[in-house]
Order: sequence, then C-alpha cells, then structure tokens
Amino acid sequence: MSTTLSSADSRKQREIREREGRILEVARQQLLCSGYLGLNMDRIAAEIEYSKGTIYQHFRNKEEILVALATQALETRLLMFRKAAAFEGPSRVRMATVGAAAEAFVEHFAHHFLVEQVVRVSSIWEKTSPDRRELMESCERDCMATTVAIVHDAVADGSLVLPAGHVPEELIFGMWALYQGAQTIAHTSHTLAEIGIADPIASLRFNQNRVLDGYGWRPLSADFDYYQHMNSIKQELFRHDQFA
Amino acid sequence: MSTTLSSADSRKQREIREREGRILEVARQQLLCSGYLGLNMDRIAAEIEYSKGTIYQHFRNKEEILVALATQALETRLLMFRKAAAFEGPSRVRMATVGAAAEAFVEHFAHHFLVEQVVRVSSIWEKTSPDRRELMESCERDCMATTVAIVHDAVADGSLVLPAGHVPEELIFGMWALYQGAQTIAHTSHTLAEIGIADPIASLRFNQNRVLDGYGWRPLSADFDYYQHMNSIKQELFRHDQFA
DNA sequence: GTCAAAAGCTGACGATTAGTCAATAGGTGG
DNA sequence: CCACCTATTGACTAATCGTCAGCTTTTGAC
Repeated sequence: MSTTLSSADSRKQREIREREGRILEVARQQLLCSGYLGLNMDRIAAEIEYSKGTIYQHFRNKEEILVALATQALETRLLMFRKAAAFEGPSRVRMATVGAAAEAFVEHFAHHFLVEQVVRVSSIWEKTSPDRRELMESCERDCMATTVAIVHDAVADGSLVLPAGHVPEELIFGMWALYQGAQTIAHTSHTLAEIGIADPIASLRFNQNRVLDGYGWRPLSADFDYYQHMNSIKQELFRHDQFA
Repeated sequence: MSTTLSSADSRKQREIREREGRILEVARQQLLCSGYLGLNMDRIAAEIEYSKGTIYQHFRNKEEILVALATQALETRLLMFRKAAAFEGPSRVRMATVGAAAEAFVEHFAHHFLVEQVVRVSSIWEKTSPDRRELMESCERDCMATTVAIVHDAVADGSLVLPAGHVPEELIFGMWALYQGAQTIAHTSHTLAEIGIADPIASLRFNQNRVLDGYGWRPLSADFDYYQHMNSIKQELFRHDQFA
C-alpha cells in the first residue's frame, strides 16, 4: 500500500492517540494507588485490554510513560502560570498569583509529585528518549520564562531594584527552590508535624513573603495582604472544577 | 550453647560490623559509579567476597542498604551542623555557618543526594523496617533541633523579632526548603544553565540572605559580608580532609 | 467480491535480578 | 573425637521488563 485515504488515516491516528491517553490514564491511577513500584506493564496492558506489545508501540519503555505523564501535567501547569501571570495588578501581586497557581497545581495533580520525584532520578532519566525529554524540558523553560517576565516587569517599573551583579533569574531560582523544597518536604518528611509545622502551605507562603520582602519588592507584605489574595485567587481562577 | 567466651563473641561481632561497613562502602561505590539502577545485590556479594545470603543477614532488603547509607551520611552532617552551631558569634552569623556546613556536606558526600532522592520515594521508604527509619529520622530531628536552637537564641537576644503567630520552626522550614530545593534543582535540572544561573551555590547564598533579611535578622546582609564568611568557614572548619 | 500486501496486534519467551532456604561448612564445649 | 549449633552458601523461585515471530485485521487494486 503506497497511499491511504487520509480520512481513514486520521481515524486510525485518532484511535491511537486515544489509546495513548488511556495508557497514561491507567498508569496515573496505578501510580496514585500503589506507588512507583506498583506501576506494572502487564497490569497496564490488562487494564487497557491490549497486549503489552502494543504499549511498547507508544512508549519505548516504562520510564517514557512517566516522562509523558510529567509532561502532560507540566503543560497544564504552564497554562495555569500563564493565566496567573496575566493577572492585572502590581508585579509582586502577579508573582503571588503564580504562587497560588503552584499551590493549586500540586493539590489538583497529586500524582505529579510522585512522577517528578522518580523522573528526576538520573538513572531513570537517562533511560528516556531525547524527544520525550525535550518536551518536558521545554515546559519547564516556558514556566521559567513566564515568571522571569514578571520580575523583568518589576525591574522596569521600579517596584523592584536588584543589587548590582544580580539578575532576575536568580530571584526565580530562589522561588523555584523554595517551592520545590517545601513540597518535597511536605510530601516526604515524617518529622515535620512533630516539630510544630502544622500547616506547611501557610509556612511556605510566609517564607515566600519573607524572601520577596528581602528583595524589597513592593508592595511589601506589610502593605498588602498576600495571604488573603492567594486564597481568593485559588477560589476564583484555580478551582478544582476548572482543571478537571 | 548457652554462653560463649565474651572475647570470642566480640571478635565475631567485630568481624560482622566490619563486614557491614564493607557492604555499605561497596554499595556507595556502585551507586556513585552506576546510579540507583546499577545497585545490584549479586554484584555487591561478588565484590565483598561473601554470598548474597550473607548480605541478607545484615539488611532485610536492598532498600535498607540505602537507608543505612543515608543514615551514615546524616550522622556526619549532624556533627558538622553541631560544629557550625557552636561557632562563636552573632546568631545570624552562626546560621550562615550552618549554611556553609550544608554546602560542604553535599560537596563531600556527593552520593548522599542520590541516596536521599531514592529513599524519599514513598514506595521505597515503605519497604524499610521501622528500626532503620527511626535511626534516619532521629538524625533529621537532631539537625532540626540544632538549627532551631540558633533561631531561639536570636529571638532571645533580640537580633530577630518574629511576627505574632509565627514560630522559629517556620524560619527553619524555609531554610530547609530553600536548600533542599536548590540542591535538587542544581543536581537534576537541565535547564538551569540555559537560563543564566551559572553558579547555583552563589545564587543560593544570595537568596538565603534575602530570606533572612526579609525576617529582619540582624546583622542584615548589608552590614556583614556573609559570602566572605561562608568561604572562610568552609576553608577553616569543613575542609574535605577533615571529614574523610 | 477477491486477494495479496501492509499494518497492527499478540502473548510466549529470554533476560535480569530480588529474595529464600535446604544443604553444607566451620567452630565450640564436653 | 563427637554432638551440636551457628554461619555461610548458591541453586532456585518469582516477578517483571522488553522482544519478536507469527497471527489477525485492514486496505486498495482489480
């Protein structure tokens, strides 16, 4: 067969795309329900009612499924960040809005934490194909760019003055690290509650405000109720039902 | 046998303890050289010149080896933190000294990052025994306590004033998250260099100073060269040869 | 409608590796 | 020297990833 009806092709292609979605859906459920070690190719095959060989036509190996899951979630996060960054208001308030987006993201995509944690293990990462990696990294870059743009705006309008020799990217690195670390600790530390951190989210917001106050980014937290703002933003822009 | 010569027993026990050390040593090498997926019980057995069954008399399963490795490293970190906390000087300078210890720790125990990353994956953590976990968590708690004590000192002498409703533990949570996140990103992100963070350690220090300035912890970074201080502390207290 | 070729799908199989345990070696007290 | 006990072994089981020869379905020319 040298050519095929394009309509037939697109039907087949649609079927294949739908099956790929189904594989990811099933993999996500298995991850949430039995963790990384519970993710099993034979079980996925049984669940989607195709053979194991068919799964390997979509994903070169198990790790690629994880990267694909991560990419799916990160694509949504990018949309959320962009929506947050487009919020009308002072630059620091827009940054807080992105913070609210990040909070909403981890709440809504609970499985993403598990996936990213595993994917970042280098010996797992190295088993994936450059194409899949590139998709995921591209999301990461775009998320960065979105937030860095806010800092640039702040510098441009004078609400933030960076010390000589420092760049907007460093502030974003700080925010990124703070969120990444806080979420890792909140999800995996067994000593947090014991020592008096009852509400890690609240403490994260508090520290976020300390950092940005430390940068002198106006309005300072004394002059604006960022806590209140983040609560209403989560209600208004990032309710669960808006991202189901 | 109801009793044995204690000298014979202790010789045997010593042999066993030495073998356990050898297992961990070999496991660490394999981890560093071929990553998590390269860690292999048969290879460890071949390397230490005992059979696989003997390894399982020391460790219930593979994961316990990882937790034991993590605990070993964390015990050293605790010593480093205590040494740092004992530094004579203003409380905030002591906190910066702990930061220098944390930097030196990751540089010297490069394998620890790999281990901790894997151990924190919940489906792996759950395969380990409560006893092993408790040892590791106890180190974590003691590290926390050491740093929280510095914050208490700061509050006591008035160089730090916490807003009403906030506790010293929250500041430590922020520092912990910042370091944890920055190290995770520095080790695993492939987009950092592209976006202009050439020196993550320097950026981490910069952000650490922003947080603590944000808390108003004196002396502020404008009044003390913390960067310089951390460099000399790493040279004086935490040179590589002091922890080999 | 028929048929040959292409594409899609399958699940038994090979390979790897964690963990077990019956058999064996080695040491100890009498 | 023997009876007994502990330490060690490595062949074996089980789980599971990834492969591929062969089977089934679809396609499109006639």
